[in-house]
Amino acid sequence: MQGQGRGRRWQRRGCSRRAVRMLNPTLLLLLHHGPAHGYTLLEQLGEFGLGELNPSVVYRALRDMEARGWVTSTWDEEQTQGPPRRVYRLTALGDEVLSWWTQDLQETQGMIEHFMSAYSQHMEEGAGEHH
Amino acid sequence: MQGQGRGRRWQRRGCSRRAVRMLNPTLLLLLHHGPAHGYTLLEQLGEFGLGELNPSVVYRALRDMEARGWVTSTWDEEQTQGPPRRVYRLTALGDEVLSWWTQDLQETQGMIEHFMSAYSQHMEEGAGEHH
DNA sequence: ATGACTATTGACAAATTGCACATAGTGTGA
DNA sequence: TCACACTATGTGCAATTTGTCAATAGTCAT
Repeated sequence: MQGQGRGRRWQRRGCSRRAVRMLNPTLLLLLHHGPAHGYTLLEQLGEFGLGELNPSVVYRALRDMEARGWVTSTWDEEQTQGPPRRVYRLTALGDEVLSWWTQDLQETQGMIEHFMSAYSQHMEEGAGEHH
Repeated sequence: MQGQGRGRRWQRRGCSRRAVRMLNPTLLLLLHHGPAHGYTLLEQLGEFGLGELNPSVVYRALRDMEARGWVTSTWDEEQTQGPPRRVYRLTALGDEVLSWWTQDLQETQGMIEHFMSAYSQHMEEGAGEHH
């Protein structure tokens, strides 16, 4: 007798959803630095506030990016402790996409700033003539 | 023979997805200013970069927020040109949620800043030793 | 050969989003 | 009074996205 299908969850998962939005641009950025294994990238994500992401999500993102031609992958010859690893490399297209994402994030930043300034303005003015 | 189910679309819909993320906080912010009709809110969203949203999406968001107790609605008595309109009002809970969202957006802003500084650092340093 | 750790993948349920259409009242001109 | 346009809101469903859990697979130490 109350919003069931939708809502409730996404207050809990809000952070995660934000993380997923940041995931692709961040992976591209890391790969812009140089080729890397999925597992390595997975560890580096922590710095960007994207720890806590389920590995499946990250590997899936990488494969999806490959399907779109933003990155390519090959199996690493050197063998380490464990099964073979993929090495991902940024493509020229991926490079373009990265700058596209950067612009997109800048726009987002602008929207948030607009929101924030409206918010603090409300707070300064009468804080309580509503509801 | 290529990422079908996933991807392709969300490059097109990226903006829209961002808009949907901003929708709830923005509606709460607008209602923080004072009670309003869905239709009115719909028009005000343009200022926040949320024009182009399908009305259904906005009305749905309002009803969802009501189901969670963030807002309440009553039918407006005054009759205008058209069917009766709902007036939405922020609740005390909605007020709390608004400040929660504000914090969340601030965190997001922090993440974007981190991303941006890493990006411009890469650009300054050697811009081409990769791929 | 058992267990622990490194790596990557698959499959499916649950949640979200887009979109097209449905409903409804009011005013206007023919 | 019928058709039409405009104001408001709501429903339903397909398509997409996300979360989760388990599967596969190799290496190393006991």
